[in-house]
Amino acid sequence: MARQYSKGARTENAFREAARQEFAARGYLSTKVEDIARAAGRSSASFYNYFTDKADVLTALAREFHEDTRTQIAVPYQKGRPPDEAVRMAITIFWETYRDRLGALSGVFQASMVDPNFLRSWREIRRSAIDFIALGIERAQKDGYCPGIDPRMTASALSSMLEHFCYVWLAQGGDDEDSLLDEQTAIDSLVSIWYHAIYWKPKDERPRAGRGARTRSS
Amino acid sequence: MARQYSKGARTENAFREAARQEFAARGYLSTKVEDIARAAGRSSASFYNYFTDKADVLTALAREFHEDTRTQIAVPYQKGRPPDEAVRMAITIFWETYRDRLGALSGVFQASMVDPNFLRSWREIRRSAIDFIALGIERAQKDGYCPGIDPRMTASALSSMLEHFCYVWLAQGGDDEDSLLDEQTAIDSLVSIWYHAIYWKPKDERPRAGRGARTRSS
Amino acid sequence: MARQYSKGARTENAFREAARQEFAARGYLSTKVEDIARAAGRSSASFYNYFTDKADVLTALAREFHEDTRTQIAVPYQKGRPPDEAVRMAITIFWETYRDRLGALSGVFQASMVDPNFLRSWREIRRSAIDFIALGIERAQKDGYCPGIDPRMTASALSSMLEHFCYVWLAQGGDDEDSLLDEQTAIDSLVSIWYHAIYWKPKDERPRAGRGARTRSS
Amino acid sequence: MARQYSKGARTENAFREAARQEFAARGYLSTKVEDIARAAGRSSASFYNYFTDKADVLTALAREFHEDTRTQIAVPYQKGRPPDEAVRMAITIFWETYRDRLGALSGVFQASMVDPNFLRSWREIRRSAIDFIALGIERAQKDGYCPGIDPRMTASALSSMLEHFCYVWLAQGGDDEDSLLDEQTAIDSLVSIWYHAIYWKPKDERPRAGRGARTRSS
DNA sequence: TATGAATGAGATTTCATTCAT
DNA sequence: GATGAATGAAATCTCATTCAT
Repeated sequence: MARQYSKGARTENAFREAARQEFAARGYLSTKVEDIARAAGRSSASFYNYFTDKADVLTALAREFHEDTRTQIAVPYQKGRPPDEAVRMAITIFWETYRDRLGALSGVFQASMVDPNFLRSWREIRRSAIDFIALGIERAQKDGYCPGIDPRMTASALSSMLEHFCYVWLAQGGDDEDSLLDEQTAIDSLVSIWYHAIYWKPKDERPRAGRGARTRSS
Repeated sequence: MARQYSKGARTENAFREAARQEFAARGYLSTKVEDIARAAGRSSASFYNYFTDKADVLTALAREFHEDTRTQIAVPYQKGRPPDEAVRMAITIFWETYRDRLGALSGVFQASMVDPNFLRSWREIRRSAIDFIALGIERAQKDGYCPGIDPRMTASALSSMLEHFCYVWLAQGGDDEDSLLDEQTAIDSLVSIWYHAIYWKPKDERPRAGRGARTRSS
Repeated sequence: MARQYSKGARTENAFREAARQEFAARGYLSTKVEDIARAAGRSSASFYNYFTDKADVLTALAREFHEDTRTQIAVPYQKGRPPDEAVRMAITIFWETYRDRLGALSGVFQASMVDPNFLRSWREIRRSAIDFIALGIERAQKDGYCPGIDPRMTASALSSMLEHFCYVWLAQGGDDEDSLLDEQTAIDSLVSIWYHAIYWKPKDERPRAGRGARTRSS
Repeated sequence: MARQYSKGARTENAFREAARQEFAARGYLSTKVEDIARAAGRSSASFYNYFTDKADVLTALAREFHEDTRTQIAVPYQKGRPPDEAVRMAITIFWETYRDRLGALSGVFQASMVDPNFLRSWREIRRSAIDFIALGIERAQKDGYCPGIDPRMTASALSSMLEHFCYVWLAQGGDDEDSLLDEQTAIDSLVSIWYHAIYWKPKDERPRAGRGARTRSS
């Protein structure tokens, strides 16, 4: 296997892999090019033969992420699956993706705080998630569920939940210094929220969600 | 107003205010002490007469935030308010707090990515939010709502949603480069999700939240 | 007593005293103007009403030292005292002076390492000590003691011993982290060296001090 | 010569050498990292590739000094040399060492005034000198010389003389602005003092060294 | 006089990035 | 391609000193 790649390709790969690891372990912002090089067992000068920047590897990881994910995400709703199962599948996929791509995702997220280019990049990533979620909501609405809610905004909120919950538990180590992660409970909680947030039908009057009074102050 | 404070107190305030603004505008990580000083119309040397660090102002802002918020947060659930109203109030308060304290909150959040001290600090802030949410869930469960869900995990997820949604829309400028913020819709969406995520009762079998299969891979 | 001095004079005195203490305690180089001011219970701005510099107070202390000492030092050899007693007296005086004037002396010494002006000042202080010692040697030589040695060079060496031994034990806390100072033994040792270094008469040939071969290398 | 060392090793050496020179010329305290770099013909950023600190180069110089000296110092007293010759040899060695290692020695000395770590370091250097001197005194005492004196205290005093005399003449440029150094006379003077301070035998009563009256005040 | 406050001028240090081999 | 080595450019922080009140 290693034989069919050129020396250069293997080195590039080593850097990519090292970046993934380092970004996941210490976060993109705290990772120095030097750290990546050390983890790759290469010199940091060599790094610049393959990438222009720390930002550049991250971009590569993000692209990689994109390509790998685009296909998966479509799956859940495809076949006439019952909605709760679909939700569970979608969330599980997301969770696992985040976990497996921790370096890329939390990296892009962190980078977006400092570098406007990555804000754009980050938004792209989000957008595909949001689009997907919004689509699900619109379908549900056609079936009479959750009438009146704004699909995109709701999708944005659910996406925020997903992303951040994953970030907190997978990248930041949880709510507490010593909190242990029970993946099953975590996913169950997300699923429950998500499912009930969408698959409800109005009984009579309430809830009046969507008719809030003006916010208090400017 | 200005007259009853000493010159020093006013300067400290100017720095604090400037920090708030700068943190909110360009983010904590991108803000240099020099930037704060310039925004405060003072020299950066002067800054160090009042704070030891960029981290130090942020800590001050965070403390300020804490003190101001602790009281407000208790309000919504106090009087026998109908749950949907309580939810709306709570979220509105959170939203407005985040908006008004953008510098402090997004600052602490960003700092937590790079500085372990702030990770602790950030968790504290989160914890009080989560505690509060979890309490609401437990109360609801006593009334027969949302049986079987894990209150803390669910609270953690809802809190993630709140925080991150606020961060995205208030600090990051929304989902899109040109997305305009409709605060009312934003809050409505949050309220709807939140409300339905908690105030549901099982009809028959489904949904089977809490009984998920094992996740696919390690 | 305090009444006959003007407010200003008392303040100046407070600074002077504070400087003495601080210089003695933490060394001239490590003392900040701020430290002096704090010790004097005054503001550091006020300091500059009385002195132009940290160097300036030190100069004042040095002058003070000079004036106070000039008289004392002449005493020992005045009356036809036996030499060993005279030596003991001289050394005791020096030791006590150093101890009591620690701030000024170690201060000037330290300052001389960084500021050429103080090198001059320090040399002046040394010179009077050396002159005095050299004089004693010349007298001894007239009485047939220690023929052939260079009085000024020898005086320079003895003065070095005195100064540095005092510095080590009084300012630096001794040879060891936990060395306790036995003042009597300290003085006895100095006296013995000094006395025997000068009050010897050649028996036959040896010692051939003063006729050393060339030093080994350049 | 230059060829058998790697570029890095040569650079490190250049810095070391430059530091030695600068410390010797302007004193450790007045030397900036920038100065060392300039003297080494390198950038100051480069300096930090080899040393963590200005203190770090000094430590390196001190270690170098230690290693080189430990061997030499034992020589003088080895073979049944007459004491005056041994004394002359020992002092000559010390003098030459100080002269050749001026940067390291005066550097550590100056640093010890400001940095507690170097005080420790300095004391170590002193200790080996003092140990060595004290040993000589004890031997002399076994031969009936200088009974009653405290070997370590006397050694401490003689060491002070040596160090400080060397410092004054080699680092500080002598007693006077324009004093010319006659190395031979300098060494002769030290030798004479040292020799007579130790190699004396009591005739009758006097001198009463070691029986001094209490010092005057606390 | 006294002082709270402000600041200019530096020194240290870090790191991404380049370059010669 | 690879890398040891070098560095420009920045940011942080400290302190002596000044100034307005």
